[in-house]
Amino acid sequence: MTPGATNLLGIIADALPTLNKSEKKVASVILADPEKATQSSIAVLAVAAGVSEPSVNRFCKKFNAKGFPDFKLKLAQSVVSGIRYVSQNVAAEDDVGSYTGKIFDSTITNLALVRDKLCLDLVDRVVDKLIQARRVYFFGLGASSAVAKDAEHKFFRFNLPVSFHEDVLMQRMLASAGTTGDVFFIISYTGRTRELVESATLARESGATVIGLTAPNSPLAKVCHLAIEVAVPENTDEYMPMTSRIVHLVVLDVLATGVTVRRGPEFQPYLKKIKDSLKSTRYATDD
Amino acid sequence: MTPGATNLLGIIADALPTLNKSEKKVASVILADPEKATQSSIAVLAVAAGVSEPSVNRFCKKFNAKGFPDFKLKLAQSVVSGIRYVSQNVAAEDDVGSYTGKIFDSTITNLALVRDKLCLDLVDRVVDKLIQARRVYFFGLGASSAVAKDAEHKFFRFNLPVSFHEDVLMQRMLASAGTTGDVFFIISYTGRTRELVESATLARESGATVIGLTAPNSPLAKVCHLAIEVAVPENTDEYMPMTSRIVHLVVLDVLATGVTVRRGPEFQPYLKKIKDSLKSTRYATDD
DNA sequence: GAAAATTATGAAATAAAATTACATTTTTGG
DNA sequence: CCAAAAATGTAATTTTATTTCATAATTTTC
Repeated sequence: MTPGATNLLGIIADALPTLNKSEKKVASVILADPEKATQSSIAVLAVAAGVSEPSVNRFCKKFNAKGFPDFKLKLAQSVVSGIRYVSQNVAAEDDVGSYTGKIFDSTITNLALVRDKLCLDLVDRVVDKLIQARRVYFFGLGASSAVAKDAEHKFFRFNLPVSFHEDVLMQRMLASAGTTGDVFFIISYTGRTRELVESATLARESGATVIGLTAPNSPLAKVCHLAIEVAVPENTDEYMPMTSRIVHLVVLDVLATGVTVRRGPEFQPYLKKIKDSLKSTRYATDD
Repeated sequence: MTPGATNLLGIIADALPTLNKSEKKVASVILADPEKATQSSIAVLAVAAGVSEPSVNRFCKKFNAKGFPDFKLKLAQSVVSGIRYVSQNVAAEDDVGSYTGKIFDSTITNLALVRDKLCLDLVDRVVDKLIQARRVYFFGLGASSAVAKDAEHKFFRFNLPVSFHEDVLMQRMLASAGTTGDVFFIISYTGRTRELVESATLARESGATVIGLTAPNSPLAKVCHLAIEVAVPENTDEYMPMTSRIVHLVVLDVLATGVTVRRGPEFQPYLKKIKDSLKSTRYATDD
């Protein structure tokens, strides 16, 4: 898992290559079924791994635990956080349970990955730009079009002057007409969609601020003033859906939250007003 | 903590009035500093509570633990989720790092929660319906509109006859005109949006199959033939964006994958064709 | 309101689990 | 191939948890 992972399972997975023979045995038994490991005694675990009890004990101390019980405690907490490190690709012979688990797990894993890697300073700067913007345009195509649409909805609720465009011609026209104070927020998983890169370039030339949510070192990232670069491993497998969309949505959640937090509490009444306006469209709750 | 809490700390807090003298002592010591309790031995905890060791042990067994170590394990897990739960909401004084972490963590936690609760049998049945459908309509409004749009995009890639509608009038017309073989897939976080519930009712009356992705026991869920009920805790806090969207998207990923897996490998060439058709719109990769 | 029954609690013994000290084996580098 | 270092295991020790049983507190019943 990610280098610098904060959770024990991730740390163990990271350290795997640096461990010696018996430690590797212990690690793989734990990684294979962390939950079971938390419920085993040191003796049981030692037998399962085919090593002696002191080896297990030494293993625990290596990972900054006071001893085996303390290690189990930390492991149990790590298990709770929901991250399982054994996600593989979906296979043709998978049953419902398998592919459901795999998809959830890989989504969760990727989120955890990005959480640990996201540049906070950059988030802060993007939030700055969004707050100062006279107007924000969200552009996306294909799968990212739904992401951009979601962003529009969310930021509108947070009372930012936003709009969303999935029409390539509209995107070009708006980009060309951009001025200082306009922010173009361009979302693309690959960062290689020609139309979007061109719109970004136009927007930049017209003096607007261009922000990208995209792949590291992609053509799009290079054109942007600020690029939030999200590296989600490519899907080697045709079955596996793109988790990048999800990660992008969560990053946008973070940005929206950043905007709201920065604005402070005097902004709260506005949010309530929007929420209340939706009430009449709903059936009352039972209780 | 809420009554009926699933987490150990909540359960203990709930049970407090029903406990006898020494059990109360133990409970209050644990509740006062759960984290410390997880790191204490039974002897230390007994002294801290002013009771004997067997009393502590009995206390643990009362809460469905095998013994003291097992209890500590569960407590440790409860502390993690509890702390997350308590500090989950974004506060006005949070800095970038805090709110970023909180949003990622709560998203991850909710995904893990739903992963473990999702009814696999239901997923299987919904996949069945989707495969057999003559036509699938995705309906959503507000935040769920972007989710429905994403679903259209994804299922279209998987060559299902799908369309997405966010126009209430279109939704009503299509629902009224539905026939056997049509599937109406209606997405709503609350399950209480009047327009969607009405469309669902119309669709059902016209003989089509109605599938919902929504809240448990909501009006919408009741109208549907099949309802995938996703319980994501309400955000009490105005700052926090809805994680339900994310969970819905992942559930739709699961369904799309189910459809593809069920169709088997002879369907693969089609997926490749779609993928290839997008190539010419992109800049070549560097490597 | 006192005796019996029930329940709660703790002391001590027992059992289980984890840790340590040290011996043996394996690996590494000359 | 040998010596030094590292890794691993055996067995003793220590720590920790659990059970048993006796005692104390509480409740119930007449």
